[in-house]
Amino acid sequence: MPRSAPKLQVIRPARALASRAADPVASENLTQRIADSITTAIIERRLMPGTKLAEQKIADIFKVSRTLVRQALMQLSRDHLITLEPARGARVAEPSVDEAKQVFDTRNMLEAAMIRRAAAEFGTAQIAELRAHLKAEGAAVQRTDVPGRTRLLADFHVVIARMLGNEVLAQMLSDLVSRCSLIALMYQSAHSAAHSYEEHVAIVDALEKRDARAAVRLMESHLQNVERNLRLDPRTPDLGALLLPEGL
Amino acid sequence: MPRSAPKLQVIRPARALASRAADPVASENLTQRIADSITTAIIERRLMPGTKLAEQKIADIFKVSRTLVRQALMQLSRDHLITLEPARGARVAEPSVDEAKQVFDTRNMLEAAMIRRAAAEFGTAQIAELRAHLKAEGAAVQRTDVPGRTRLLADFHVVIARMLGNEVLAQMLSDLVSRCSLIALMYQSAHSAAHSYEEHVAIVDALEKRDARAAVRLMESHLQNVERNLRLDPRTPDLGALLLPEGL
DNA sequence: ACGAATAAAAGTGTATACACTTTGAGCCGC
DNA sequence: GCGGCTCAAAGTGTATACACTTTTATTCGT
Repeated sequence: MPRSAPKLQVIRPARALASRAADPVASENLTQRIADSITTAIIERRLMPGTKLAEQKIADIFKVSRTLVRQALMQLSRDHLITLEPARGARVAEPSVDEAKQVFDTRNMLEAAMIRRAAAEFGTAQIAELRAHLKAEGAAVQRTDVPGRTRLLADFHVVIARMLGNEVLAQMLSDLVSRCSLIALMYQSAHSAAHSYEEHVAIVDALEKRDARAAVRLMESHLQNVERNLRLDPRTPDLGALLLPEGL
Repeated sequence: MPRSAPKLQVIRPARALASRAADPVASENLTQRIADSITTAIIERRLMPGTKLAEQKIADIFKVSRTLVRQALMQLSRDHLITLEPARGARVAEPSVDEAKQVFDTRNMLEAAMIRRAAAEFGTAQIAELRAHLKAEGAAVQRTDVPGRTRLLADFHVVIARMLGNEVLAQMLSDLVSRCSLIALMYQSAHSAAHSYEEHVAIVDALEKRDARAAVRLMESHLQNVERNLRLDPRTPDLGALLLPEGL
């Protein structure tokens, strides 16, 4: 690129903040925008695990210098969505079975405690908010809006954390949930979105009845179901079947 | 700085990895080394909350370009040890009371679940390892090695996570524990290190007896004690006492 | 002498330059 | 032909340049 025209930094046009995080192009921060774009591309399966992410190519796409792309990539690497190897660059992460189990395990610990507290603390206002979220989930499932429902189903968990007023917890959970999405997509889940939706409804029902015990039980079995429906079995992979699919 | 001599990148001298994370100068990665140095400086109270961290000054100190310093600062900001304000630079974080409570709350959720699992899973080997850690803690407390004991007391919690074989959990906990150190140092804890040590011993005793119930109870009260000994009371600060200390 | 206006200094944000590393394609000896 | 060598192309790592912003110091009017 030839010397760019004098900088003329954009004055923030004071527009309304667009729908939080759903639209990657809405951010006013360039680095963040790049990171968000890549994140959603990964979550929505447009970038498959293992894909090389070359800095210059991304920079060209976004029409920025490598500097900003590097920043974005380092952020993503800390989110475990990509891996950075020194001098070898970035690739979309390929979480191992072991890592997957740890992520699910940790989620379980956090979310069981969280849902117990929610059962104790949530009033009608909170329940109403959750019902609204569930409605959106149900609609997305109905019209088979895959990216939308993926996001909504994941957000359900983060929303609960945020409603507890604990932003620290919400951020941690958000990290874990993103990683789960990547894992789910690597280990091709057969788990139907409809099933998850039903389970979310059951959880909110328990919260409404302030039945902490049931809520915890339902959340734990929900997470177990999601995990069980991944192909995480430690049995040695059936190489024969892998190398000679039925077509051959 | 004038054009530096041709690069001559250092070939890694294949030395033994120095004591993990204790020595900030031990890293072979420059960015990481800078981040570690700043981290320990914060934790050991050499850099007080609110201190400005100007990129060029740090760059001069480490004899590197701002590029690397910026990378380090961005990492630290994601660890919540510093805050980055656009165009205003970096400062050592000053966690609010609210944030402090959220951090403690989240720790509680994670660590209660963790210690319950440890009680179920740990065998004699793991207990022995914990005893060894406690011994080091006790020694550091004895000889009033403040930085050492701070690190060891914090590591206790992370070590348990790591011994469960859950690196994901260990990293999350490590983040939370670092933030707690910063919080403790802002809200001047009167809590004696000796007291924490005793509580750690009691927890390991419960683990050894495989008494999950007791272990959880002890861990929860331990965390509560640490938190209670901070000055986090939401009562309006006594401005009079603050502005007119006894000396005046 | 005080506060507002202003100019200089310090600092941050982004692009670019360039050394070094990895990758990969062609080439050579066998 | 085939494995290894060589060299160019692509890519990463770090330093630096420079526009823009914030902070600080100075000057001026009252």
